[in-house]
Amino acid sequence: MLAAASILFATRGITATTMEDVAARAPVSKRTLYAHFPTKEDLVLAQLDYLLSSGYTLLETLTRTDVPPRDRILAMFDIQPWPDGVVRGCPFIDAAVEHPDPAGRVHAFARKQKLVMLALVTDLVDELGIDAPGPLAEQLVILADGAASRAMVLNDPDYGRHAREAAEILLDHAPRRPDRATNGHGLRRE
Amino acid sequence: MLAAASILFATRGITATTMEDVAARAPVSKRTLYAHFPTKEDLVLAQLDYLLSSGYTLLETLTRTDVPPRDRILAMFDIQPWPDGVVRGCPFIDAAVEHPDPAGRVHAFARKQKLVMLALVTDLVDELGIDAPGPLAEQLVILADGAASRAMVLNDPDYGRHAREAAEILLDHAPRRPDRATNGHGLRRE
DNA sequence: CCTTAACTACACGTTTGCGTTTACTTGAGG
DNA sequence: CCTCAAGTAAACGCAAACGTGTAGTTAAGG
Repeated sequence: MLAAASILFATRGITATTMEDVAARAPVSKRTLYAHFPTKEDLVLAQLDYLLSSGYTLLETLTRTDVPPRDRILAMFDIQPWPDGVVRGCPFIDAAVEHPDPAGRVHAFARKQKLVMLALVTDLVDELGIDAPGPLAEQLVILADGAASRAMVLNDPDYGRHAREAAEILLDHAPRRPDRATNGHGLRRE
Repeated sequence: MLAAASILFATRGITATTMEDVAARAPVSKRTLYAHFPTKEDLVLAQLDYLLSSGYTLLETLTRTDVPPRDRILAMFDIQPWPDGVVRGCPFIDAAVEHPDPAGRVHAFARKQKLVMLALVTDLVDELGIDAPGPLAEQLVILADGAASRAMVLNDPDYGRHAREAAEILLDHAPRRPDRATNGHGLRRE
């Protein structure tokens, strides 16, 4: 059900997708759908939560410990089109666009997620021994979100490349603190 | 009418705004509204076009000739909240999110506008004497769109600052061609 | 076999929103 | 004064979409 909702929300937009659509795609009866999710808003929230635990988002990319921090950061810029070939932007930004009220539950969820991601990137940047991790992390997530948005509008999955190059420049030019405890991970390029 | 539509689309979202809402806000009778815009999609398109000629978008910022190119580029990162204090993202990206079909008129309009902006920025970057203006221009517009998106989600009008600083770093570190014809404008920082 | 939980199919009530119809009003200009 | 263009107001048709009600079906487990 959540998988079906994800696909439909991503390809048609949230508002343009009806509960009947989701039920038909699940496939499941409408009654069952409503048994699990009392309102559409509940479904939207559950689906966003589901995305986080399904490997489709950057959350997994950023937290896997078998990859050096720098590579995890740069992995944010690998934009993948959906199986049908259409490129969609960040689902949280999209959800926020379709639920513009900052006080609404959906927008609040998206906001929270953006802050979580920022915190993760900040930690990674810090691990790289960069002096002021906060501002650089902000710049990196701005690049990631911008690349996702533009890739969606222009329908060009290859769009992350420029953003990735910008990220590398920013990483390379950020002042580092005198290299105490940089624990050998991902400090130098290539 | 278009001004009313702009405000409503921006604050409530396009799909969530009804034709009745627009008519009431204009204020104008619903019949008159439909006399000017046969369908809602026509209104959306006309409104996007209206935004371009009303100083609310970056188009004007990028094309004014009384400001040096570098400052025009950096002016992209001055994100302004709407009069009601709510920060909305780029209206073209928002429209594309709410009309995800890449073949649809609205999405196509947004895409075209993004390409126009990119071309403008490319010209400006070129004027600065930068060697490969294309990639840098892409990076700059990615930063601008990312900043707008995040400012919207986080409802923080001050969000352009980090993006602007990143843009300055990228501009300063871009290789320049041996300075033929740099016509004295905005080449050095500050 | 019986109970129980979950699901299905399908019809329904209600609201909403697009776009139209109809009848009426206003105002500019010869 | 008459015409004509444009707007107003309010009701309407119609389809879609949210969410519910009802009755029947499956399947697990003792």
